[in-house]
Amino acid sequence: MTAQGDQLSQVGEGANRPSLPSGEQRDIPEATVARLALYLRALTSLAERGTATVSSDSLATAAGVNSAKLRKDLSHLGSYGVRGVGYDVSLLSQHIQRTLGLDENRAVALIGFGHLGQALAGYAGFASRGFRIAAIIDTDPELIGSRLRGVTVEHADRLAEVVRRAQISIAVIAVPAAVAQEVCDRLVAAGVTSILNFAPTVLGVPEHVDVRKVDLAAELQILSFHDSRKSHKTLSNNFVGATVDQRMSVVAKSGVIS
Amino acid sequence: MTAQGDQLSQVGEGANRPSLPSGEQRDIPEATVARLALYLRALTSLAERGTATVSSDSLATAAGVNSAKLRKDLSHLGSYGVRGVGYDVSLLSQHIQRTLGLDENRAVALIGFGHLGQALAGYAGFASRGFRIAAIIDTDPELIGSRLRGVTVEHADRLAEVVRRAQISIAVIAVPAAVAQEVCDRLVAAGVTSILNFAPTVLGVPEHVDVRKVDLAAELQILSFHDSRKSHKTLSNNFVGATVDQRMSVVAKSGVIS
DNA sequence: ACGCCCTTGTGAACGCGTTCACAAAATCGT
DNA sequence: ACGATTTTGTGAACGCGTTCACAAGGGCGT
Repeated sequence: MTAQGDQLSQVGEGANRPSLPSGEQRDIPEATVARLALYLRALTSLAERGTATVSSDSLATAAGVNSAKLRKDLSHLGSYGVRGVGYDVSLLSQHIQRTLGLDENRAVALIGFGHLGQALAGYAGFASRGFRIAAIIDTDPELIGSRLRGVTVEHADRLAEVVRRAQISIAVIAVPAAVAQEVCDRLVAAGVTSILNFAPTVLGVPEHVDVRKVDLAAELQILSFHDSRKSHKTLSNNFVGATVDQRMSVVAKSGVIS
Repeated sequence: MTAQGDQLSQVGEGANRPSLPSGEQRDIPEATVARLALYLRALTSLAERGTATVSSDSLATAAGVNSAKLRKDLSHLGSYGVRGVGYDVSLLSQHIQRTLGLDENRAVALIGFGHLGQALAGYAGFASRGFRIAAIIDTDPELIGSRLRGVTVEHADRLAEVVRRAQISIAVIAVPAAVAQEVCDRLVAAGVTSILNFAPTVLGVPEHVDVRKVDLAAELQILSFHDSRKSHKTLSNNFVGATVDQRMSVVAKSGVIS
């Protein structure tokens, strides 16, 4: 199986936009967008190691996908690879970053500063990947006023004000399920248009707002499903586990990624 | 909207759970499995509210999918709905739980007890949904020996021993990326066959092991992609004050959902 | 009993995404 | 200069999953 994150999230738009906005980039398939992040990480890792060019094949293994898929994905963004050689690591990396809109150093609001919120805030890949936590909100008096890397934790009452002033359009919800919808409504009212939701709830939002959710219980349950089936089988026929991609990665790569 | 999962599954033959007399749930599409968790949550919520039966239509809205999809999903597990009436809430709920293997109260190992690990451990939906944290592992001397709901935090050196003794087959990796592969290898060696990985790394595993990953940076980047495109299209209208219609739809939906 | 109305279950069409397989570039060695 | 070699980019086939639309089934009122 695959493995890697899946998710399909829903982008909430109802009416699609057949008409290209003011666009330069043509439509990139959703599945491809979801993988660009993986490629980007692999590329960053390669760059740190001083690699200048990389073939679709080795980049693919590093990212845990197969090479045909990788090439097709890159072709969607009008990639510039060189036949017989491969891709220029830093060039491709920049290209992907631009495509994902990461060159704008986007401001993100973090709502909920409990364990999960703090874990997210401390997540290294945050700042290093084009995101900046511009606001932190909670309701706990113990937390309010504390600072994290220059950002002060504000009370939920000031949510709208803070979000508006910092021109934040992306928010991460890391609050208990019971208050998630309320928080969401306030964020939307304050102008947030993209939400990453960690609370186990289906959020209702207007159609111009995008919600992606990360559902821990669901992930575990999916694992559980496969696991419970595995236990009824003999060792000789379990292909139930890893994907082809992963099998390849086992051979070629453990340790390569960092 | 949503899309989720990729994952190619292929469950080999269909010997089912021996304990089930009539169960012939074989070949459940991966996409369906991923949604069962959502249905289960919605059903639980309905049950708490005392609802006895529910139509595919309202269950679908509660879970955030459309009703045709829901019905097809349920049909894959040989569901027992009643035409003209709907589904029996508690019956369906039990059926899904069995299908996901949640009736076995599965033991899970949590590796890494930093902020993320603690957030996961404190996650309510954990115990309440068929999972039991049977072991917690870390390397920080400050943490080792502390207890959480009867489980003592053990040092990583004892990982194999602890995992083997508790017969754990599912583990959650919540450690820094740099050590994730090593932890993974040890888990596999100790007999773990299903892993939920929060570290931003591609894990190499043998083919009989299933890995799912939750990639925070990737999620944000996907949001960023859509968000950056939206801003081009909406330059002219600032939704800092969403229209009344939009707000109302928020209100209306939120009432329906939980 | 009977017919109306409601809701499920599903065959069929459709669309998206993955995989295959190969022709088109580009480099390198001789 | 040129052929051998490598690796990209992509048209085409395929397969999975979603959506549509409707027949089949079941309850309920009369």
